[in-house]
Amino acid sequence: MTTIKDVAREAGVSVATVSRFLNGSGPVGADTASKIEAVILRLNYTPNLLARNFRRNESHVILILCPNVTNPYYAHILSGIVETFYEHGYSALIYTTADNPKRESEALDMLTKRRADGAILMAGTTDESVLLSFASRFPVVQCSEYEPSSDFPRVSIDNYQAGLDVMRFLIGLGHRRIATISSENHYISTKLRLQAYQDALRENSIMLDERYIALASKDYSFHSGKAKATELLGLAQPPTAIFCISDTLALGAVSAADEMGLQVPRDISITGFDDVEHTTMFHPFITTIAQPCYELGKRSALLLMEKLNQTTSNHHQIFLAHQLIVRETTAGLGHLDQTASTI
Amino acid sequence: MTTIKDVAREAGVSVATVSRFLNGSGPVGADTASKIEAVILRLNYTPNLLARNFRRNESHVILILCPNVTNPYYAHILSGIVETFYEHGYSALIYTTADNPKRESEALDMLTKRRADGAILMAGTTDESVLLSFASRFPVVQCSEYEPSSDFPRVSIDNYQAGLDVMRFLIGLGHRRIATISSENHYISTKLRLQAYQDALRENSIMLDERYIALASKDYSFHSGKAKATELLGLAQPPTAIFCISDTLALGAVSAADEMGLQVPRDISITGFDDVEHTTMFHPFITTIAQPCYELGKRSALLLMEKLNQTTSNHHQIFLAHQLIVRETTAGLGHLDQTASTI
DNA sequence: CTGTTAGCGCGTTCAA
DNA sequence: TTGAACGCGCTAACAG
Repeated sequence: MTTIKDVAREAGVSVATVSRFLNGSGPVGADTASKIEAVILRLNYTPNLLARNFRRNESHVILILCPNVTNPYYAHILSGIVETFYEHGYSALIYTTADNPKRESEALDMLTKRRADGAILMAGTTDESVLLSFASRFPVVQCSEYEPSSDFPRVSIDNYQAGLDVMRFLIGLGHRRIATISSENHYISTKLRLQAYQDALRENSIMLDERYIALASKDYSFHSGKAKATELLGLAQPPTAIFCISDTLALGAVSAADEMGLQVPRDISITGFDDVEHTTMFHPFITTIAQPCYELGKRSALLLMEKLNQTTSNHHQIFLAHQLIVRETTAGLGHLDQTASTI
Repeated sequence: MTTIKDVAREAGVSVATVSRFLNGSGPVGADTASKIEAVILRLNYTPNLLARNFRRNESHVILILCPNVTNPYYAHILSGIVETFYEHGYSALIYTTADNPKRESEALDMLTKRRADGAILMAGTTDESVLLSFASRFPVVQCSEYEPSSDFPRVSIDNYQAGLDVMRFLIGLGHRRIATISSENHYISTKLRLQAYQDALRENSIMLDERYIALASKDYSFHSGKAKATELLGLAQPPTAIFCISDTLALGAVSAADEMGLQVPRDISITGFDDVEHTTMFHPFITTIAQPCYELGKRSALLLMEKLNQTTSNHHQIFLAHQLIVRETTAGLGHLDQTASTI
């Protein structure tokens, strides 16, 4: 391996001068510079990052904690994070945690061990205290999900408002018997969307029916969505609309309706969330809330680098805009009746 | 930051002893050991990996090059890689290359710079010479795609055989006018599947019709699959079966058939590839080749670690088993005619 | 503008 | 079984 010492010797200068040349950290004479440059090219020298990082006590690596890479929602965020870091010369170390607190803290230990300079958390550490212990010592930003009681930097959409948007849209369509397929997980997004569901009902004086609240699996699986929708639709007084908190769940619900001989949206309106799943591959296209996933990742990365470079402790909490996209799985009750009567 | 020196001082021993204790690299007295252990716990000491890696000239980090994290096929492989490395104490550095040679070599430079000890390549570096230059100096394994002219370690399925399996199945069903939706990319998997398509035709004395070979976008997009299928199905003499080299493409083809008023599989048989996309969400469920994605990633990681630990240069080339899964998008020609006549 | 010197935290001689 | 001393490759003081 060629080292800075080899370069210095060959160029007839000191290692300090080569170092200055490499980093632009001090003045270097024009001809000295070109001499060094020539030697570097000839020797094909590359600085040893292991040594440099050690010396500078920084790794230029950031940690990404993600429950699950195969979930397209996370994959898209991840994409935004990774690309942004790449553009800025950072490397991304990825850990999949499967929502396992032990794995989460083991991954976060990479901060303590100095293998990474900062971290982006893409889902909730169940234990708030461990988050706190790391976030107080290292730059950490929470992406998409976050610990509501903390005021650490975070980037997400306004899940409560998005939930309200969906519900008000459904109610505006004339629906009164509205169910929701939420999830067993304890993510803040899940809580806020459920809260919005309840509040929207209340603000419209619609009585909350506990049987209309179904909890699908933690990872929003298609099959659990389908199963829950089947239950909901089998109720003595079934809902006329179902607010699903993910697209996969909505896809499952559409499938359930289909198998029960129900037509969407004529017999049942269904909404999704995220708009990263295959919402527009087959009819009926899913009405959903679009999240700016790539941007969510990008902004998180940008925010983290900001924290990395300046030690100001102004804690940003960024909300990115979501958008209700009305497609083919929702219809007004009035219109529905009309449609039904024409058959 | 507490260092090994602090621990040594507090425990009243030398740093060498602490180091030996930490690494089990030499004898340490029983009571000395317990004394050190106590201090480590009390001081909450963690070895600085920056220093350790520098000293050992290894990073315990491996590089993963992936064209695109949002493609579920890659995401599943990635999952297998990351989890396996995690279990073995390695960290995974991820680079998305977007099939851009410049980005690929920039990522691979992390090897030269010593930020990573080895690499897993998940898609083809267009330039073979750069692959060669890295693979000859560092442990590198190719996963899923590979450079056929090289004999470096790699893990994949037997794409040629898989293609043959699909084609023989289709031909066995009575199909003669079989089209393929391949891709514009230059991946080895694409080449081999196309080769299998042609060879299967030849071995059954079916004339190859160039108009039956369609090239979809590099990334197997749903829309390009749909567009190509629309063209194919609009031919004067349309195919009775379409062999798509990815599930997304097959989904697109099904959608195209649907919009043209054709019924799958009554009017047209369609096959996919990979079985990671949404092949079983909506009817008709896709007949496809299942790839063991997670296992592909896992085996690649295992193989790489093997190279990392022993410097034997036996180059493994591993083929993992694939499986033809017959579902609802394929039917025999005879059966089809029968079905058709009953309408 | 340039060189000398010191040291980051750790692992590894080698001598005791 | 233990400790003193050295150095990995690089950067940052400081002196010239």
